Amino acid sequence: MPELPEVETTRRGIQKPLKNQVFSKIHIYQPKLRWPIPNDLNHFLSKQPLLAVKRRAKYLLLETPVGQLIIHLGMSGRLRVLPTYLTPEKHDHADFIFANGACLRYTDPRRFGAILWSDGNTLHPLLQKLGPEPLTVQFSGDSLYQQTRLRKVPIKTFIMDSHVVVGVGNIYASEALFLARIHPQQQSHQLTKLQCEKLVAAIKQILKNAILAGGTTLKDFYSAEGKPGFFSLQLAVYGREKLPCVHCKQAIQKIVLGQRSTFFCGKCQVIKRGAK
DNA sequence: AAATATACCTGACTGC
DNA sequence: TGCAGTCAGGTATATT
Repeated sequence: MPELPEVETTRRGIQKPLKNQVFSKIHIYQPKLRWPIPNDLNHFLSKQPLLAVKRRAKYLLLETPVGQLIIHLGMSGRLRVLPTYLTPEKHDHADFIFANGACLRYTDPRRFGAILWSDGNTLHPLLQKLGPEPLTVQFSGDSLYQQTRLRKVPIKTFIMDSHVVVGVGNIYASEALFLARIHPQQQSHQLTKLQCEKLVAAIKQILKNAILAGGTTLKDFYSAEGKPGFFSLQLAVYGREKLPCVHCKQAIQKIVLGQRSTFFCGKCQVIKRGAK
């Protein structure tokens, strides 16, 4: 399930072989993703060079001189670079063929992902209301502290809100809160300044380490080169219900917050009341 | 307005 | 063996 590290891993895997290659032909096999794939992509992309592959939040942005192709992997999406075209299989929904013969293939069993087009004139609506990138200085303990004052939701729900900070999905939210020793149910407005600073540092560290490991492969994530991610070996709490905490040995607990599985150590992560 | 729930989708798994 | 039921999860959108 691609979170920011998986998307970043994918970005790097695509950029390397495809940068400056020229789009030739687009094949759409199944347009029904989260939103329909535009049927006029050939018109926009044909003969255009791929200038760069960028990323904003979990959106991949394939830049051309006339606009950008926006790709989101949803929950089960995957992009691969094939040296040459091969017959598509089940769940292969789109192929982007390049002039050198390479094929960028989009596969997505659950079809929660998206492939959209944005001309160069305006920022696409999906990208307009996003919070800061987690690995930039714009995301700081100070800014998080200010934002948490305004709302009263469990802190885990809060950091997974893309208006607050982008790229923190369900796995890394639990991991970051464990690293910062903050209880996932602590109300956002009750976090202390110090807790906010620890949490921001933890989120940055978790994401950086996960990117270094090539992402987390729980089941179905593979990079554009076909390699799994190895961060699952470093997961301290996610998926470890009833297993001993790596820090204190107490059994890890699983609860549901915002309809999402949440893992934490009840001994290491204790709710604190913030000074008002 | 903010908080919470729902919808979208399929594969893997569980229990009868 | 098969089938119904449950779960997983990103995020826009609907509902409370």
